[in-house]
Parts: sequence; C-alpha cells; structure tokens
Amino acid sequence: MPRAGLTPAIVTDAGAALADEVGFAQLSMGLVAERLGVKTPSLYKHVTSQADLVHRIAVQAANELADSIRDATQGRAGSEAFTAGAQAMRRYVKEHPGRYAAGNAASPAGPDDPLTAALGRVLASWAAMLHGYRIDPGQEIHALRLLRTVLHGFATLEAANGFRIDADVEDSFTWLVDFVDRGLRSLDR
Amino acid sequence: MPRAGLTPAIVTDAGAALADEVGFAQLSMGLVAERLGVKTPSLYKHVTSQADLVHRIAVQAANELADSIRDATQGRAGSEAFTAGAQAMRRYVKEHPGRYAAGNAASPAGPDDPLTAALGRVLASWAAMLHGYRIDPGQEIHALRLLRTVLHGFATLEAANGFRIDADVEDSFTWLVDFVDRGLRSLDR
DNA sequence: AGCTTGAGGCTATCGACATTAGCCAGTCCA
DNA sequence: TGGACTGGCTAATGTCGATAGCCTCAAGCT
Repeated sequence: MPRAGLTPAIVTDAGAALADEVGFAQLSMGLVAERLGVKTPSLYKHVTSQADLVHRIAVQAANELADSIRDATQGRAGSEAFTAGAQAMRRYVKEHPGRYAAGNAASPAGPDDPLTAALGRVLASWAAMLHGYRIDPGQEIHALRLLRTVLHGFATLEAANGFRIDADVEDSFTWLVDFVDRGLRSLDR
Repeated sequence: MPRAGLTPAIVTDAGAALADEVGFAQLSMGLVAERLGVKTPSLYKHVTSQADLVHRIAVQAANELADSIRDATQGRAGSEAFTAGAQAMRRYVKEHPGRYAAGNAASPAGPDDPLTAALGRVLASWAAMLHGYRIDPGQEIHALRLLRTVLHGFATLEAANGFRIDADVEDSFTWLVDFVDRGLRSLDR
C-alpha cells in the first residue's frame, strides 16, 4: 500500500475545505479521511482528535481572517479603514463559513496556544479599523466590542440564513456599516 | 412497571432545562431520559427525533423571549423601550443560554410551523422596541436588522465567553445600547 | 367485575461516529 | 543492506440516535 504522505497541515487544509463545503456541523473524521483517500484511523497519526482538528482549523481561520482585514485596511484610516475592514470580514465569513464556525467553536488553551496568538492578530486587526477615529481611551474597549458584536452578529445571522426577507441584505450591511461609522465619528467631541 | 405519565410538553420542558444546565451542545436524548426517570427509547413515544425535540425547545424559547421583551417594553417608547427591551433580551439569553442556542439551531419548516409564529412574535417584539423613533419607512428594515445584529451578536459572544477581558461587560453593554440609541435618534432629521 | 384495546413503558438491536490497539510495509539513514 | 521508525491498515470498543417488537398498565365498555 502506497503512502499518502499526509501531514497535520494537509489534514487541516482538507478539514477546513470540507467544513466550508458541507458545513461545520457535518464535518466528520470519516469525511476528511475519504477526501484524502485514506481510512479514518490514519488521521490520528497526524491529529490527536477531532477537537484537535477543529482547533487547528480555528487557528488557520483566525490567521486568514486577520490577514484579510489587514490587507483591506492597509493604508487607510477612519471611515475608510472601517468600511473596508467590515467588508473584508463579511466576505471572508461568506466564503469560508465552515472555517469561521470552527473558529467560534474552539477556545484557546493558554498563552502558548497558537490560537491565542491568532486571535490576538484578529483583535489587532479590529483595533486597526478604529484608527483614525479619535476615541476617548476609556471608551476604546467598548468601541472594540461594538465592532466585534456588529460584525460577528451580522456574519452569523447571514450564515444561518437569518435574514428571511433576503431582499437587500447587501443594502442592510452597508447601511449598518454607515450607521456605526457615523456613531463612531460623533464620539469625537 | 409504573407509567411515568410523560407528554411532549414535559419532555420539551426537561430538554429545555437540561440545555440551559449542561449547554446545548451536550444535550442528548439519554440525558433527557435520565432526567425523567425513563429509558431513552421511551422518549420517542412523545417526540419523533432529537431534531423534533430541539424544534420544540426552539418554539418555547422564542415565545418566552418574545414575552420577556413585550413585558419589558410595555408602556414605553423610544429610548426607554429600546433600552428596556435590550436588557430583557440579554437577561433572557444569560439565564437560558441553552434554549436560546436551540432557537438558533432550529429553522421553521413552513407557514404552519408553530416556530414560524413564535419567531414572528419575536420579530414583532423587536419592532416594538423601535416605536417612538421616527424612522424613515424605507430604513425600518435596516434598523430592525441592526437591532437583531447587535442583540444577537452581543448575546452569543457573551454566552461563548467571547469577551476575554471580562472586566466590565456590563458597562460595555450599556455603552453599546446607548450608542445605538443615539444613532437611532439621529436618524430623525 | 371481567374483557378489550391502545398507549406507553422496556429490551434488543442497528448504524454512524470517534477513538484505540496492534499489525505490517515503506522509507530513510547508517 | 539492514534495521528502525513512521504512517498506513484492519479490528474492535464505546457512545449515541433511532427502530422493532414485546408486554403491561389503565380506561372504557358490557
């Protein structure tokens, strides 16, 4: 029997791709194995458990998301950075709903956990979206949480098909981004 | 062997209570059966499947949530109604995280599905929170989605322990509610 | 009261999964 | 070339949702 030449990274990639395709809830070790042309138990030579696999997918997702936002906000500030960052995050979740769900399902296990670092990068990306708004330092934490709340809330609702009327979700998003932007700008005085 | 005297409603109640206690993800038919002093297969005389149970819990949760918000906004309008409704929703999710998660996991199966009616009641409760803000009719749908996004986003992040710093989540919530309230008021001109 | 009947328990069993144990061949390095 | 480790595999276990089929309790009729 020829070797498949798997590595933890390859298994993680397959898992991430499958999560996006079939939905995070349907992700199973058997499916990943099938995708890789291997029997289920073989995966355990590269990944210690399904939870471990999800954890790895979460790390990858957090890094990718952070990159997306960073790229989008590159060289911008204030309203422009915020708008671009928000669009980038929404697009990422839309294109990779399974990965994003995995990111929410995992939680970091300590300061050395790579997930901790990855989530820190995401947080930094969000913080970067607020650069240029002159926000009172005492309110920064709240503004950051507002950002998370809004972006996460919209993304998950949309991913769960939560907007029934589905007519103009696009419009709603830009309206929402504009709403938050105006609010953030009005904080400055 | 004495009869346990179960009904679909009793099974649903037990499931809802357990979901809140052990977390929606840990909810299992075996756990529900144990709680009711019965063997697992017996549950299937009252509920057709685990999905059916979740669906029933979702209906109950939606109705309870709608009631909570209705009670809180009773006789109020504008900022007061919004603030009270937002607090009520947050409290409900905090006290019944499992039920709320079940509500998000289920989706209505048609116009006759009781879940459709229950979700409609929730939607109406949210809409009532906006009464008193003079919002351009063309923007009402967006404002409603803003509300859902913010309340759902905050509730799920908090339930998932998403706010790491956890210092002053309370403060963040009132700040966020105030932020949205000011934005909504400023729409009127 | 006894009989009938159906609803609501139960045991046994199946199938899908995650996971572990233990075997065996491929590959790589001395 | 010959180990020895690595990464596949088969087999087996345990958990969980779900189904089949049995058996008894209890309500209602005669």
